[in-house]
Amino acid sequence: MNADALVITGPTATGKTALAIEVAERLDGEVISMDSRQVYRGMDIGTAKPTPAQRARIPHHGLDLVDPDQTFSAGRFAADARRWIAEIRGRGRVPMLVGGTGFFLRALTHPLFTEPPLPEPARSRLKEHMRRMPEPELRRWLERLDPAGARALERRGGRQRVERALEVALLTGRPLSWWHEHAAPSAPPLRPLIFVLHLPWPELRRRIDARVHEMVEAGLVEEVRRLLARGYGPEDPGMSATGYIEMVPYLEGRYGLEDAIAAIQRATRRYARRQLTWFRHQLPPGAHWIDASRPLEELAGELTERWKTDC
RNA sequence: GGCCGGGUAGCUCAGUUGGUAGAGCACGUGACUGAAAAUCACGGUGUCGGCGGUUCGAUUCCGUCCCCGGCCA
Repeated sequence: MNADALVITGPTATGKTALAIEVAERLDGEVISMDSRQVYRGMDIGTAKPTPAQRARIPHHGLDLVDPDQTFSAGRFAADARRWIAEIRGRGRVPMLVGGTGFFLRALTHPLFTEPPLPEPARSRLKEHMRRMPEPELRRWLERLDPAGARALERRGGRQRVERALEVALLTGRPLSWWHEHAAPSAPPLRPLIFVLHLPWPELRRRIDARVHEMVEAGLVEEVRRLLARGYGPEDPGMSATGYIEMVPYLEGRYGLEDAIAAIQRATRRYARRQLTWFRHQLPPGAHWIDASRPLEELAGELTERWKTDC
Protein backbone atom coordinates (compact mmCIF):
# COMPACT_ATOMS: atom_id res chain seq x y z
CA MET A 1 0.00 0.00 0.00
CA ASN A 2 2.81 2.40 0.82
CA ALA A 3 1.01 4.77 3.11
CA ASP A 4 2.01 8.42 3.10
CA ALA A 5 1.38 8.98 6.81
CA LEU A 6 0.67 7.05 9.99
CA VAL A 7 -2.54 7.85 11.85
CA ILE A 8 -3.22 7.16 15.52
CA THR A 9 -6.82 7.95 16.35
CA GLY A 10 -9.59 6.69 18.63
CA PRO A 11 -11.87 8.11 21.26
CA THR A 12 -10.63 10.42 23.94
CA ALA A 13 -8.60 8.99 26.85
CA THR A 14 -7.36 5.87 25.07
CA GLY A 15 -3.70 6.90 25.29
CA LYS A 16 -3.06 8.23 21.78
CA THR A 17 -0.56 10.87 22.86
CA ALA A 18 1.65 8.59 24.94
CA LEU A 19 1.64 5.90 22.28
CA ALA A 20 2.50 8.43 19.59
CA ILE A 21 5.63 9.49 21.47
CA GLU A 22 6.81 5.89 21.76
CA VAL A 23 6.17 5.15 18.10
CA ALA A 24 7.71 8.42 16.94
CA GLU A 25 10.94 7.59 18.74
CA ARG A 26 11.16 4.18 17.11
CA LEU A 27 10.20 5.37 13.67
CA ASP A 28 11.91 8.73 13.64
CA GLY A 29 8.53 10.42 13.33
CA GLU A 30 7.05 13.85 13.87
CA VAL A 31 3.60 14.35 15.31
CA ILE A 32 0.84 16.39 13.72
CA SER A 33 -1.95 17.02 16.21
CA MET A 34 -5.28 16.07 14.64
CA ASP A 35 -7.36 17.67 17.33
CA SER A 36 -9.77 20.53 16.88
CA ARG A 37 -9.21 21.95 20.38
CA GLN A 38 -5.47 21.64 20.81
CA VAL A 39 -5.10 24.37 18.21
CA TYR A 40 -6.18 26.90 20.84
CA ARG A 41 -3.57 28.85 22.78
CA GLY A 42 -3.99 28.86 26.53
CA MET A 43 -6.12 25.72 26.50
CA ASP A 44 -3.60 23.12 27.62
CA ILE A 45 -4.83 21.08 30.55
CA GLY A 46 -8.42 20.60 29.44
CA THR A 47 -7.44 19.56 25.93
CA ALA A 48 -4.82 17.10 27.21
CA LYS A 49 -2.27 18.80 25.02
CA PRO A 50 1.13 17.06 24.80
CA THR A 51 3.30 18.33 27.64
CA PRO A 52 6.41 20.49 27.11
CA ALA A 53 8.48 17.42 28.04
CA GLN A 54 6.80 15.36 25.35
CA ARG A 55 7.19 18.13 22.84
CA ALA A 56 10.87 18.32 23.66
CA ARG A 57 11.27 14.65 22.80
CA ILE A 58 9.36 14.71 19.52
CA PRO A 59 8.60 17.64 17.20
CA HIS A 60 4.88 18.50 17.24
CA HIS A 61 2.83 20.45 14.72
CA GLY A 62 -0.67 21.82 14.87
CA LEU A 63 -0.67 23.08 18.45
CA ASP A 64 -1.35 26.64 19.64
CA LEU A 65 -2.31 28.09 16.28
CA VAL A 66 -5.16 30.45 17.22
CA ASP A 67 -6.73 32.25 20.18
CA PRO A 68 -9.94 30.92 21.75
CA ASP A 69 -12.11 33.58 20.12
CA GLN A 70 -11.00 32.62 16.60
CA THR A 71 -12.63 29.93 14.51
CA PHE A 72 -10.52 27.16 13.10
CA SER A 73 -11.70 24.82 10.40
CA ALA A 74 -11.22 21.40 8.89
CA GLY A 75 -10.17 23.13 5.68
CA ARG A 76 -7.44 25.07 7.39
CA PHE A 77 -6.29 21.92 9.17
CA ALA A 78 -6.12 19.98 5.93
CA ALA A 79 -4.08 22.66 4.19
CA ASP A 80 -1.66 22.98 7.11
CA ALA A 81 -1.38 19.24 7.57
CA ARG A 82 -0.60 18.62 3.91
CA ARG A 83 2.20 21.14 4.10
CA TRP A 84 3.63 19.61 7.28
CA ILE A 85 3.38 16.11 5.83
CA ALA A 86 5.35 17.19 2.77
CA GLU A 87 7.98 18.89 4.90
CA ILE A 88 8.36 15.94 7.26
CA ARG A 89 8.69 13.52 4.38
CA GLY A 90 11.20 15.88 2.83
CA ARG A 91 13.32 15.46 5.94
CA GLY A 92 13.12 11.70 5.48
CA ARG A 93 11.00 11.29 8.58
CA VAL A 94 7.57 9.78 9.25
CA PRO A 95 4.52 12.04 9.49
CA MET A 96 2.19 10.88 12.25
CA LEU A 97 -1.32 12.27 12.53
CA VAL A 98 -2.46 11.90 16.11
CA GLY A 99 -5.84 12.85 17.51
CA GLY A 100 -9.51 12.11 17.75
CA THR A 101 -11.08 14.61 15.39
CA GLY A 102 -12.44 12.30 12.71
CA PHE A 103 -13.58 15.09 10.46
CA PHE A 104 -10.05 16.47 10.25
CA LEU A 105 -8.81 13.09 9.09
CA ARG A 106 -11.59 12.91 6.53
CA ALA A 107 -10.61 16.31 5.17
CA LEU A 108 -7.32 14.63 4.25
CA THR A 109 -8.53 11.26 3.00
CA HIS A 110 -11.54 12.74 1.16
CA PRO A 111 -10.42 16.29 0.43
CA LEU A 112 -12.96 19.07 0.73
CA PHE A 113 -13.97 20.97 -2.38
CA THR A 114 -11.94 24.01 -3.36
CA GLU A 115 -13.80 26.78 -1.67
CA PRO A 116 -13.90 30.13 -3.44
CA PRO A 117 -12.95 33.08 -1.25
CA LEU A 118 -15.80 34.34 0.94
CA PRO A 119 -15.37 38.13 0.94
CA GLU A 120 -14.81 39.34 4.44
CA PRO A 121 -16.81 42.38 5.36
CA ALA A 122 -19.87 40.87 3.70
CA ARG A 123 -19.40 37.57 5.43
CA SER A 124 -19.40 38.87 9.00
CA ARG A 125 -22.31 41.15 8.25
CA LEU A 126 -24.29 38.21 6.89
CA LYS A 127 -23.46 36.07 9.93
CA GLU A 128 -24.57 38.83 12.24
CA HIS A 129 -27.80 39.13 10.30
CA MET A 130 -28.49 35.38 10.35
CA ARG A 131 -27.89 35.19 14.08
CA ARG A 132 -30.99 37.30 14.60
CA MET A 133 -33.23 35.17 12.41
CA PRO A 134 -35.29 32.25 13.70
CA GLU A 135 -34.27 28.89 12.29
CA PRO A 136 -37.50 28.17 10.39
CA GLU A 137 -37.05 31.43 8.55
CA LEU A 138 -33.45 30.53 7.68
CA ARG A 139 -34.69 27.22 6.34
CA ARG A 140 -37.32 28.87 4.17
CA TRP A 141 -34.65 31.18 2.80
CA LEU A 142 -32.39 28.25 1.99
CA GLU A 143 -35.31 26.44 0.38
CA ARG A 144 -35.44 29.27 -2.16
CA LEU A 145 -31.68 29.59 -2.75
CA ASP A 146 -30.70 25.93 -2.63
CA PRO A 147 -33.62 23.49 -2.74
CA ALA A 148 -31.37 20.43 -2.98
CA GLY A 149 -29.29 21.59 -0.03
CA ALA A 150 -32.38 22.41 1.99
CA ARG A 151 -33.74 18.94 1.37
CA ALA A 152 -30.48 17.35 2.46
CA LEU A 153 -30.66 19.26 5.73
CA GLU A 154 -34.32 18.61 6.34
CA ARG A 155 -34.11 15.99 9.07
CA ARG A 156 -30.69 16.87 10.45
CA GLY A 157 -28.15 19.60 10.30
CA GLY A 158 -29.74 22.23 12.44
CA ARG A 159 -28.97 25.87 12.52
CA GLN A 160 -25.22 25.63 12.11
CA ARG A 161 -25.37 23.77 8.81
CA VAL A 162 -28.25 25.82 7.48
CA GLU A 163 -26.26 29.01 8.10
CA ARG A 164 -23.24 27.55 6.39
CA ALA A 165 -25.31 26.60 3.33
CA LEU A 166 -26.81 30.08 3.16
CA GLU A 167 -23.43 31.71 3.56
CA VAL A 168 -21.97 29.80 0.63
CA ALA A 169 -25.03 30.30 -1.56
CA LEU A 170 -25.14 34.04 -1.00
CA LEU A 171 -21.43 34.81 -1.04
CA THR A 172 -20.39 32.62 -3.95
CA GLY A 173 -23.52 32.90 -6.04
CA ARG A 174 -23.81 29.12 -6.22
CA PRO A 175 -25.51 26.75 -3.78
CA LEU A 176 -23.39 24.63 -1.49
CA SER A 177 -24.86 21.50 -3.03
CA TRP A 178 -23.54 22.69 -6.42
CA TRP A 179 -20.03 23.07 -5.03
CA HIS A 180 -20.20 19.62 -3.45
CA GLU A 181 -21.09 18.16 -6.79
CA HIS A 182 -18.97 20.15 -9.21
CA ALA A 183 -16.03 21.84 -7.53
CA ALA A 184 -12.61 20.21 -7.79
CA PRO A 185 -11.21 18.63 -4.65
CA SER A 186 -8.64 20.85 -2.98
CA ALA A 187 -5.92 18.19 -3.12
CA PRO A 188 -5.29 14.55 -3.96
CA PRO A 189 -6.48 12.22 -1.20
CA LEU A 190 -4.06 11.11 1.48
CA ARG A 191 -3.64 7.35 1.85
CA PRO A 192 -2.55 6.85 5.43
CA LEU A 193 -2.10 3.75 7.55
CA ILE A 194 -4.76 4.14 10.22
CA PHE A 195 -4.80 2.74 13.75
CA VAL A 196 -7.88 3.16 15.92
CA LEU A 197 -7.27 2.69 19.63
CA HIS A 198 -10.20 1.21 21.47
CA LEU A 199 -11.09 -0.01 24.95
CA PRO A 200 -14.08 -1.85 26.41
CA TRP A 201 -16.63 0.75 27.40
CA PRO A 202 -16.44 0.24 31.21
CA GLU A 203 -12.67 0.64 31.04
CA LEU A 204 -12.90 3.74 28.85
CA ARG A 205 -15.43 5.17 31.26
CA ARG A 206 -13.09 4.58 34.19
CA ARG A 207 -10.24 6.28 32.38
CA ILE A 208 -12.40 9.26 31.46
CA ASP A 209 -13.58 9.74 35.02
CA ALA A 210 -10.05 9.46 36.37
CA ARG A 211 -8.65 11.82 33.78
CA VAL A 212 -11.13 14.55 34.60
CA HIS A 213 -10.00 14.41 38.22
CA GLU A 214 -6.39 14.55 37.10
CA MET A 215 -7.12 17.61 35.01
CA VAL A 216 -8.70 19.38 37.95
CA GLU A 217 -5.73 18.48 40.14
CA ALA A 218 -3.41 19.78 37.44
CA GLY A 219 -5.11 23.18 37.55
CA LEU A 220 -7.98 23.13 35.09
CA VAL A 221 -10.02 25.53 37.21
CA GLU A 222 -7.19 28.05 37.18
CA GLU A 223 -6.76 27.62 33.43
CA VAL A 224 -10.40 28.43 32.77
CA ARG A 225 -10.35 31.31 35.23
CA ARG A 226 -7.36 32.76 33.38
CA LEU A 227 -9.15 32.51 30.02
CA LEU A 228 -12.23 34.26 31.40
CA ALA A 229 -10.04 36.95 32.95
CA ARG A 230 -8.50 37.56 29.54
CA GLY A 231 -11.97 38.28 28.23
CA TYR A 232 -12.85 35.00 26.56
CA GLY A 233 -16.32 33.67 27.21
CA PRO A 234 -18.44 30.59 26.70
CA GLU A 235 -19.67 31.85 23.34
CA ASP A 236 -16.17 31.83 21.84
CA PRO A 237 -15.42 28.93 19.47
CA GLY A 238 -12.58 27.43 21.50
CA MET A 239 -14.47 27.68 24.75
CA SER A 240 -17.20 25.31 23.58
CA ALA A 241 -14.74 22.54 24.43
CA THR A 242 -15.59 19.96 27.05
CA GLY A 243 -13.94 20.86 30.32
CA TYR A 244 -14.20 24.57 29.67
CA ILE A 245 -17.85 25.27 29.00
CA GLU A 246 -18.87 23.26 32.10
CA MET A 247 -16.42 25.15 34.31
CA VAL A 248 -18.01 28.53 33.63
CA PRO A 249 -21.15 28.05 35.78
CA TYR A 250 -18.91 26.81 38.59
CA LEU A 251 -16.72 29.91 38.41
CA GLU A 252 -19.86 32.02 38.41
CA GLY A 253 -20.94 30.28 41.60
CA ARG A 254 -23.93 28.66 39.98
CA TYR A 255 -22.99 25.14 41.06
CA GLY A 256 -20.25 23.39 43.02
CA LEU A 257 -16.99 21.88 41.84
CA GLU A 258 -18.36 18.36 42.20
CA ASP A 259 -21.21 19.28 39.86
CA ALA A 260 -18.75 20.70 37.34
CA ILE A 261 -16.63 17.55 37.48
CA ALA A 262 -19.69 15.34 36.99
CA ALA A 263 -20.83 17.49 34.06
CA ILE A 264 -17.41 17.25 32.41
CA GLN A 265 -17.36 13.49 32.86
CA ARG A 266 -20.82 13.17 31.31
CA ALA A 267 -19.94 15.42 28.40
CA THR A 268 -16.72 13.50 27.79
CA ARG A 269 -18.59 10.20 27.73
CA ARG A 270 -21.05 11.62 25.23
CA TYR A 271 -18.16 12.87 23.12
CA ALA A 272 -16.40 9.52 23.22
CA ARG A 273 -19.60 7.82 22.09
CA ARG A 274 -19.97 10.20 19.15
CA GLN A 275 -16.35 9.57 18.21
CA LEU A 276 -16.94 5.82 18.30
CA THR A 277 -19.97 6.22 16.03
CA TRP A 278 -17.85 8.20 13.61
CA PHE A 279 -14.99 5.70 13.61
CA ARG A 280 -17.36 2.78 13.14
CA HIS A 281 -18.92 4.20 10.00
CA GLN A 282 -16.84 6.99 8.50
CA LEU A 283 -13.27 5.73 8.44
CA PRO A 284 -11.75 4.64 5.13
CA PRO A 285 -11.67 0.84 4.78
CA GLY A 286 -8.61 -0.92 6.11
CA ALA A 287 -8.24 0.90 9.40
CA HIS A 288 -6.73 -1.29 12.13
CA TRP A 289 -8.58 -1.47 15.43
CA ILE A 290 -6.08 -1.84 18.24
CA ASP A 291 -6.87 -3.01 21.78
CA ALA A 292 -5.45 -0.14 23.80
CA SER A 293 -5.51 -1.97 27.12
CA ARG A 294 -2.26 -3.77 26.24
CA PRO A 295 1.09 -2.50 27.56
CA LEU A 296 2.48 0.58 25.85
CA GLU A 297 5.66 -1.18 24.73
CA GLU A 298 3.71 -3.92 23.06
CA LEU A 299 1.41 -1.46 21.28
CA ALA A 300 4.33 0.62 20.08
CA GLY A 301 6.05 -2.52 18.82
CA GLU A 302 3.00 -3.62 16.88
CA LEU A 303 2.42 -0.26 15.19
CA THR A 304 6.08 0.04 14.31
CA GLU A 305 6.13 -3.41 12.75
CA ARG A 306 2.97 -2.84 10.78
CA TRP A 307 4.28 0.45 9.48
CA LYS A 308 7.55 -1.13 8.37
CA THR A 309 5.94 -4.06 6.61
CA ASP A 310 3.48 -1.71 4.95
CA CYS A 311 6.18 0.48 3.47
C1' G B 1 -46.24 11.50 69.63
C1' G B 2 -49.60 15.31 66.69
C1' C B 3 -50.45 18.20 62.21
C1' C B 4 -49.12 19.33 57.14
C1' G B 5 -46.64 18.18 52.57
C1' G B 6 -44.47 14.40 49.60
C1' G B 7 -43.20 9.06 47.83
C1' U B 8 -44.49 8.01 39.64
C1' A B 9 -38.27 6.24 34.55
C1' G B 10 -31.23 6.23 36.82
C1' C B 11 -32.23 11.81 38.52
C1' U B 12 -35.69 16.25 38.91
C1' C B 13 -40.64 16.36 38.40
C1' A B 14 -45.69 16.61 35.49
C1' G B 15 -50.21 13.78 34.99
C1' U B 16 -54.45 10.49 35.11
C1' U B 17 -62.63 14.17 37.02
C1' G B 18 -60.94 5.56 37.90
C1' G B 19 -59.64 2.55 31.51
C1' U B 20 -51.93 0.28 33.80
C1' A B 21 -48.54 6.96 32.22
C1' G B 22 -45.24 11.83 30.18
C1' A B 23 -41.21 15.88 29.92
C1' G B 24 -36.18 17.53 30.69
C1' C B 25 -31.60 15.51 31.88
C1' A B 26 -29.00 10.86 31.94
C1' C B 27 -28.64 6.45 28.84
C1' G B 28 -28.53 4.06 23.78
C1' U B 29 -28.34 4.20 18.24
C1' G B 30 -27.43 7.07 13.94
C1' A B 31 -26.08 11.39 10.65
C1' C B 32 -21.94 14.33 9.49
C1' U B 33 -18.26 18.16 2.78
C1' G B 34 -14.44 24.68 6.30
C1' A B 35 -17.52 25.86 14.25
C1' A B 36 -16.76 18.66 14.31
C1' A B 37 -14.79 18.38 21.99
C1' A B 38 -19.30 21.48 17.20
C1' U B 39 -24.31 20.78 15.15
C1' C B 40 -28.35 17.64 14.69
C1' A B 41 -32.03 13.11 14.13
C1' C B 42 -34.24 8.85 16.27
C1' G B 43 -35.28 5.41 20.50
C1' G B 44 -36.76 2.34 25.08
C1' U B 45 -36.86 3.58 29.81
C1' G B 46 -41.46 2.10 34.87
C1' U B 47 -44.28 -3.89 40.04
C1' C B 48 -46.90 4.82 39.49
C1' G B 49 -43.79 3.14 48.18
C1' G B 50 -46.04 -1.93 50.56
C1' C B 51 -50.47 -4.57 51.91
C1' G B 52 -55.70 -4.80 52.06
C1' G B 53 -60.72 -2.79 50.50
C1' U B 54 -64.50 -0.63 47.01
C1' U B 55 -65.00 -1.39 41.58
C1' C B 56 -66.02 -4.85 35.46
C1' G B 57 -61.33 -2.20 36.10
C1' A B 58 -57.16 1.33 41.04
C1' U B 59 -51.19 4.51 39.82
C1' U B 60 -55.82 7.53 40.57
C1' C B 61 -60.97 6.63 45.64
C1' C B 62 -60.96 4.48 51.00
C1' G B 63 -58.21 2.07 55.10
C1' U B 64 -53.66 0.73 57.05
C1' C B 65 -48.43 0.35 57.35
C1' C B 66 -43.47 2.05 55.86
C1' C B 67 -40.08 5.98 54.19
C1' C B 68 -38.56 11.34 53.39
C1' G B 69 -39.14 16.70 54.53
C1' G B 70 -41.29 20.77 57.44
C1' C B 71 -43.85 22.71 61.64
C1' C B 72 -45.69 21.77 66.70
C1' A B 73 -44.91 19.07 71.22
